[in-house]
Amino acid sequence: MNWNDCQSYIKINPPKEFNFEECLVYLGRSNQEVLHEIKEGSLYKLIKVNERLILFKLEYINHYIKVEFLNDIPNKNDREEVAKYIWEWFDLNTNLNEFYALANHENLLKGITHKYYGLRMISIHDLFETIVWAILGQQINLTFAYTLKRRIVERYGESLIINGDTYWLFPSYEEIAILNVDDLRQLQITMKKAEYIIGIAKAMKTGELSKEIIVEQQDYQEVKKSLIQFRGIGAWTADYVMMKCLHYTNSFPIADVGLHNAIKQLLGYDRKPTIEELEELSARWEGWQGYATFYLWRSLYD
DNA sequence: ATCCAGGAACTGT
DNA sequence: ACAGTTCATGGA
Repeated sequence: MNWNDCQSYIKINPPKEFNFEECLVYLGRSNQEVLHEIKEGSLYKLIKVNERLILFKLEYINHYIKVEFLNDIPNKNDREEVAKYIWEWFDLNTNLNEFYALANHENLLKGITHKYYGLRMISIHDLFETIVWAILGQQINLTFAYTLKRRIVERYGESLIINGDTYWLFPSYEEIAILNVDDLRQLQITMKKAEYIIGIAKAMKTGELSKEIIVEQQDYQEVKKSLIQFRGIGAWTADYVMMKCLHYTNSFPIADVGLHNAIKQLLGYDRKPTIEELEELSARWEGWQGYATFYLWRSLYD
């Protein structure tokens, strides 16, 4: 991690392969998003560090990310935690040169990696949030999924009001673990999904499921297998979680409808690609299937 | 109206 | 192992 602590604010020094604007396009893909806000090229987000709420504003200035604190100035230790958070949020540990080198020999990826150069995997720090978002999104349109997310956040999440603007935190698994299925049913979440979500929350509360435990196994197949053991997590969700939360650049939600639509559009098909075609197309993406998928998703927002 | 949506579990073979 | 069915509701 490369950063400077200027006490009243901090500077993050990202690698060369970083484009803040491109990341903002992805983060701004839905106007229903409640967990961050984009205004005039700046990104606002509320997080919780060591039980303290921290609201910050990100801007890209002179090749660094400036992080301004909008409520209290965190102490030295918490400022470092914020820096770590942002470093992980934009997946700044990953060296994209290898991906770009590989993409240059790929018909499907060559164009979009140049077009969206510097786009990083926008990750979700919280494992519970990632899994819930994936479950909510299963088999429904994205607009409705955002509506459900907004309802669960505004009903069960913490918030901070500054200058009349409300900033939200995703609810913790502790808060959801004590709910009944009916509580979530009231938000129009289906019974099955409500069961899945509460089950995941309970598994996290007992410590049976956590980022630490899952990642301990390291191996892609092992991690995926252990995720799938939980009800509500199938192959697609496991890959989604490994991609968006656990930073596995080789995770590949091959059945993803967004991925299919992106490929259909880029290749000018009048139908979605078959699984066989996807396997053939992705044969040379080894190690970078997650980034390939993410760049393909980005191509849907032009 | 009708189809389908960033799937997963369940059932029957 | 594999295919078909059910869940559930809104968006286009």
